[in-house]
Amino acid sequence: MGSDGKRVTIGDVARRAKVSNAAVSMALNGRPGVSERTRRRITKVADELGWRPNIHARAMLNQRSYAVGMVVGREPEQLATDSWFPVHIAAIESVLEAAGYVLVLRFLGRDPDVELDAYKRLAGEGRVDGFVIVDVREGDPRLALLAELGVPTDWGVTEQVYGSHEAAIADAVEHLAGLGHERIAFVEGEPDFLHSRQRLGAWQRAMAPRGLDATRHRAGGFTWTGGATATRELLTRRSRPTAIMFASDTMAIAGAAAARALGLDVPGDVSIVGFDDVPTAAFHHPALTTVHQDIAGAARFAAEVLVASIEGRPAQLPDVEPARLVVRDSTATPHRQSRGDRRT
Amino acid sequence: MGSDGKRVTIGDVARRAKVSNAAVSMALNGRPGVSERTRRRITKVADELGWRPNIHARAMLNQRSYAVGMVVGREPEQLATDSWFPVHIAAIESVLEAAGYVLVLRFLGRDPDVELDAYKRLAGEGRVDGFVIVDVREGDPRLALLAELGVPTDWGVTEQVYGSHEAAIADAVEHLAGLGHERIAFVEGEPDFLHSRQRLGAWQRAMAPRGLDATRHRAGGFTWTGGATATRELLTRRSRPTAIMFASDTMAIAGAAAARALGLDVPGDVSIVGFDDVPTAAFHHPALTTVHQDIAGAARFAAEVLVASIEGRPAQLPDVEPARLVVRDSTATPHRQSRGDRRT
DNA sequence: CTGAAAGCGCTAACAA
DNA sequence: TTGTTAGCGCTTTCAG
Repeated sequence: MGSDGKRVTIGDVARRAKVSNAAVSMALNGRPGVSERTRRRITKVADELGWRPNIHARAMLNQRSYAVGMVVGREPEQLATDSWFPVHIAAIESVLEAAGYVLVLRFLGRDPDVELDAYKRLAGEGRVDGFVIVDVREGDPRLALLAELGVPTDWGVTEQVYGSHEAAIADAVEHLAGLGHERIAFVEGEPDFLHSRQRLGAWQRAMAPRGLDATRHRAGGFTWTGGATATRELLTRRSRPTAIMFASDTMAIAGAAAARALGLDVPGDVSIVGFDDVPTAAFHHPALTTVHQDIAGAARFAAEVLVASIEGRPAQLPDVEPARLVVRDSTATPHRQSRGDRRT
Repeated sequence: MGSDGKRVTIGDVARRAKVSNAAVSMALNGRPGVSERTRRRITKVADELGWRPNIHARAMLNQRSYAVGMVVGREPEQLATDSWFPVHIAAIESVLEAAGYVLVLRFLGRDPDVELDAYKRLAGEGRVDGFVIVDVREGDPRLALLAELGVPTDWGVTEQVYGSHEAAIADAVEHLAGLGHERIAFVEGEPDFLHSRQRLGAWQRAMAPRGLDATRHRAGGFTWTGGATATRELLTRRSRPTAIMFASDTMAIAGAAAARALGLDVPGDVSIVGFDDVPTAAFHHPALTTVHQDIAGAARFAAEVLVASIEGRPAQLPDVEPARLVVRDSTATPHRQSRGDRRT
């Protein structure tokens, strides 16, 4: 059957079906110009031969490659401990797949020049029709570049979708304050990343009006070790916080481990609040109180905006769950706060 | 500068430099036929205009798309808790990047028909020149398909590289036996996956010659919950194992948590051995004894084999560290084995 | 309803 | 050394 190594072209199908190339093209693209009978015959022959339209020929004609690029400028370690990435990609893919696009992935370190060059190449070679943007930074140089290149992106969409984070983070502060916590700290991720700043900002904006001190914060870089280090620093200061909120579950879980290593009980001595609600959050001990966010939904939203923008049609926006606080067992009344320092 | 939305073609460069299209092509591809002086002029003009060769035009000529496909047929959850994926991709990418290829990623669920169709499409459309294979299964239908399609792959390379797992797993069994363990269980991953079978097989082959019973094993599906469930089942049997080996760190960490939830101490009541040595393995409490494997090295190896095969040149094989047992704190002498069952 | 021809951007052969 | 031409596979005119 079909292709034993050699490429099947439209000419092969035409010859076998005894029609012209144009007839095959029309028949298989569902345009008028061929009778229903011949269309069926052509379709049958094409199937037998296993013919598929060559994407490059099509791309040259339509000036479109039916591919979307994603350039990831994080170190692999930063992704390795973060379950956001596969969920995000899988969701993006489901939208692209349905729309007939593929994902071209480029993975590089954190060198901004290399990163910008990757965008230029992918777009300049005509390899992709648009970009999915991740990890938007403060004053991000990609914004200007992509605007200049005139390539569609989902720029700003994520921020828009993640608007509900503000309220959920305020809920978390409210939850802790309601339990009686007064010294609440925050471990942010990567200060450069806009979404990290937003979470820190949301925390600060929630703390101030309640008369709570919003100066206890540290950067944890969204990594396991960064989260543990930041936690250790916060917990060994003179006026130790009784609760710590984190900009990611990864850091929160590492932080809980770090607290226990200092001889502190979670949540007895220190309450922990994560962010993301990763699949394992509920299974850790104690089960993690965290902010659930709809990563897949947000990714589908972004992908749909991008594809619609490429095709110049209105977007069919999918629902995205707003972020919400999920209270589990890692937060409690700070009943041991009067104790000296170590337990055991 | 350069491209303000419009596409720059070779003709634009030729016109501006007052030479023919062919001259530009020769100049920029470093072939003879143009004087050094005009070559420099052409290069300068091309840079000014921001010209890049259109990949599709090039692809049609060379019958090559300079892209490699990777079809992932796992559920996102299975990847979300597994840090193997980003490390693998990042390493593949580094090799492809250097060779001038890009990665086309397709992410689907576990429907074999959908999966095979994805390969057919990607190859049939000429979208990719070869495939990176992941998660080879017993009697994998992709083998026949890809052979028939005649598309280069890295089939079998991973198994070859991972050959050293056998010895490392034997070392782990030896380590446990040396500590005095006699009832050693194994939690495998996905029985379908060849690499999962290999690990189980290696364990069985290591147990038998030492006169140890190799019937205590369960499938954990490489997931957090699967690992926890399998562990619970093993630990609530009448003759409870004093040590459990896992086919992945994810399952091992979940298993340790499950053991603690049953009131058992790790490693006091049960020793735990993981597999992978994920970045967080050392930071868990207790730090995980595990088999370290060089995921990035193996991925680079596979990518290089694939690219060399596409280009019909001998491969420049990179070094791959053999797998090795890393002893940390989750394994110990089974000193509490005489105790009844629960601790307080 | 069907066939022939042009052209997307590029490169490899030519001829000048 | 340079310019011209053909053609990769496909779709879209325009004649037939």
